[in-house]
Amino acid sequence: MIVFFNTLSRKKEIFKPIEEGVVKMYTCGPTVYDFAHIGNFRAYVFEDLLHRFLEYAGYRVIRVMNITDIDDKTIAGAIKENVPLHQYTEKYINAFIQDMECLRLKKATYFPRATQHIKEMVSLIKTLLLKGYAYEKDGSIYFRISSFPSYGKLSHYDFDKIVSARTDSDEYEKEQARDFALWKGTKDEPFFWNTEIGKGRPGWHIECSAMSMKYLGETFDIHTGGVDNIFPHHENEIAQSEAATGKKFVNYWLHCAHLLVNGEKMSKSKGNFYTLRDLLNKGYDPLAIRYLLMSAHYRDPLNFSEKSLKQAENTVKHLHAFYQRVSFALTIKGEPDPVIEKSLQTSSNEFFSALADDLNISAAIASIFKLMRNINESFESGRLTAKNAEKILKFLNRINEVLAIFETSREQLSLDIMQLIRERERARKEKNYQLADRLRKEIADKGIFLEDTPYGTRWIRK
RNA sequence: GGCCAGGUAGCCAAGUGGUAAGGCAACGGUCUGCAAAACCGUUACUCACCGGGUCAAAUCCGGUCCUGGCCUCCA
Repeated sequence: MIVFFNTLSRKKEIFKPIEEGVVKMYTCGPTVYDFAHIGNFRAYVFEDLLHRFLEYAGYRVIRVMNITDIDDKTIAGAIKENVPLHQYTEKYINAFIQDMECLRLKKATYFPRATQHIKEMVSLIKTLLLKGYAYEKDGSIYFRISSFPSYGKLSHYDFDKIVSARTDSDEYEKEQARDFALWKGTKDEPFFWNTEIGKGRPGWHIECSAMSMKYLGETFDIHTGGVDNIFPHHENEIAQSEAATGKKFVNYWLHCAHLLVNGEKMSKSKGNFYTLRDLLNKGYDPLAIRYLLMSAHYRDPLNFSEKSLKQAENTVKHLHAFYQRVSFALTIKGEPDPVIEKSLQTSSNEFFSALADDLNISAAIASIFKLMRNINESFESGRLTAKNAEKILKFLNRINEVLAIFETSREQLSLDIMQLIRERERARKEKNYQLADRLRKEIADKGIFLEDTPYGTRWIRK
């Protein structure tokens, strides 16, 4: 049984997809006007964990991640650089894909771009106009919130009580201040589409409704994003989608908390952000970044610091060394240690049930560390054999499908390094430690660290 | 003003009625030619604060304080 905390009900609910064995999921993606910062990536890592866990649980996941390539900021950027919009956004789309790979974020099934779905948006807006949920004013089209009584059900805002903290200084004409733009009529802006509903460009929210419905249907299982998307973005999506179809839009809404830096939200507007590239340039391990972003529960705020990133680096290093140590045990003959068999089973159960409880990653990871301890003990006391190691590796590979923090590729060393290791082995046997240490240093300079164990010398990259 | 999170060891972080998981760091020990890793041991009589109730609370109830977020740019 899997439970998720649903923003809609503010409760943990048992997860049951519409179609058995299949999960249809929409994950809010980037607006490609700049490099994504690691605050953004916290959300993407959370979505990745969700995606991977659902597959681990046996579901086929059909996932959409939208690319917002038309909005005020992308337009401003393109104008500033005096290039076509698509040329401006292409750079950041490519960077985003690269960053995703770097953090081992699984690809969505579809990455639809807003600019390539104008037709679908126009059609949706036409439906809303036809049904009386939208109105046109001065070439722009707005959603009439007063026509949708359940507006506010996601954010749980009571609009009668809310005194807006901001004064409205909107350049567009609206019946009511809270009505939002479906279509922004264009007067002399450079980027626009000529459509049946006029000359202009889409509002921000409509793309997600149009594209999710196109790829996932009018009602689908999961929709995710950061908490700052709850209002207005997701609230508006619900309004326009449900108004248009008359059906429930999404069954489970999952939102992740913000990444903080020095106790404050990390955001572009505050300037207190790190991009992934910033951190990589400082020499940090991308897997440590992934681990750090993933290691706190998604609904809790996570305070980012380079200190915690260094801690994460050490943790990841240990995990990595552990994985290699187990690989090394594949050569040890003998009967399997029954303690390990049992420990694997326990760990496997704990891992799954932890994640099944609204992605309790801390408990899931703790179960892995407990297993590690047992295995190390077994290895230390000489009870661990290849028969255990095979099963352990199989298990680690399996959970790595969810966590993606182990480096599982069996790297082959180059022949010259192998040769150096052999030479050092010979020197050690001859008790020529000076030469042995010099060779170890030489090998270390090539990025390979050597460990001497009772079973022989083994190596670890880095 | 309305709404939502959170406050657990030096740091990160689980646990939401049965007597404080896990990680990082630190210190002591074992092993080792050295190194590293690993292993063993130590590190919260206590969970922001106050009060209540319970055989029993970090966990429930009432109140207070602090931090962050949302209230039409935002993951």
